[in-house]
Amino acid sequence: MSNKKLYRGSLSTIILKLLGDNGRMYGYEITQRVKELTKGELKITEGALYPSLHKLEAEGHLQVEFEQVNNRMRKYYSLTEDGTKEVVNKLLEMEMFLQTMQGLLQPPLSSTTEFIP
Amino acid sequence: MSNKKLYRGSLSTIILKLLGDNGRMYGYEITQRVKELTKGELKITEGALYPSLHKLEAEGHLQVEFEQVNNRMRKYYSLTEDGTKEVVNKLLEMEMFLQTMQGLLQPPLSSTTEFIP
DNA sequence: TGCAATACCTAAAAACATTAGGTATATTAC
DNA sequence: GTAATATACCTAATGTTTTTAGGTATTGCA
Repeated sequence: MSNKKLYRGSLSTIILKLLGDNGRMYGYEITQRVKELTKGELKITEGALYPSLHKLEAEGHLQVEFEQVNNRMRKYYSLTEDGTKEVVNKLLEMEMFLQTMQGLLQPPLSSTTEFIP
Repeated sequence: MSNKKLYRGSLSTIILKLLGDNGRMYGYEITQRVKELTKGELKITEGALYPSLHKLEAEGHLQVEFEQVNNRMRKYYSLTEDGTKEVVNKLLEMEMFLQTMQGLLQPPLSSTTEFIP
């Protein structure tokens, strides 16, 4: 990911979610889709993406199909049965995290209870 | 942090925000406060906290005061002028991140536009 | 013809957290 | 009274994930 370092740890969740939504995707496609969806906010670097895909595959969450398109090879990834369960876990985990974070970082009471007539 | 690995990268933001809200805190206090505020969801480990505090201090965001309480030393941290600016940046960055993440991971259109009569 | 885009990949380094220790005092429980 | 828990600081080795910085090769556009 090129942007800030906050995205650390969330890459596999993003990959799994996208594959859950789209059925199957190839690596390069994932980088482009994320750029689109986040309006350029988040740019996944290939140095992070490919190792992450390989790890998810090794863990049994993803399966691979090769396809030749325009004389260029594409490696399509899709969720395994196990991967489908993993998406649910990861998304719940992420929701929990986002909530916890919002709770922690929202303005303190002293400033939210101010009365401005 | 004990929980999952999602918190990676957000520790310094949490520290700065807490110090912004509370004026000054010592390390151990920070771990306890975070545990309270997140109802046990997030447990900052000391192995993560202390190096992070030292780094923020080295970067000029925090300043230190020692105090002896009950025969035990406390190292109180507070924001420097520079640190006060940094809190704002970090919080904006984090808000951006949370929004981006929510946008990315919310249910896809195909499932939200379903019509159930 | 040369550069950007598409498409895959890896290895070294950096960043950050976990794990697992260490020191020391105070308080609570048995 | 003594052992465990809480308070309070710290570090070093390890592990995970990301960045940085390359590499290969084809296609399409200027």
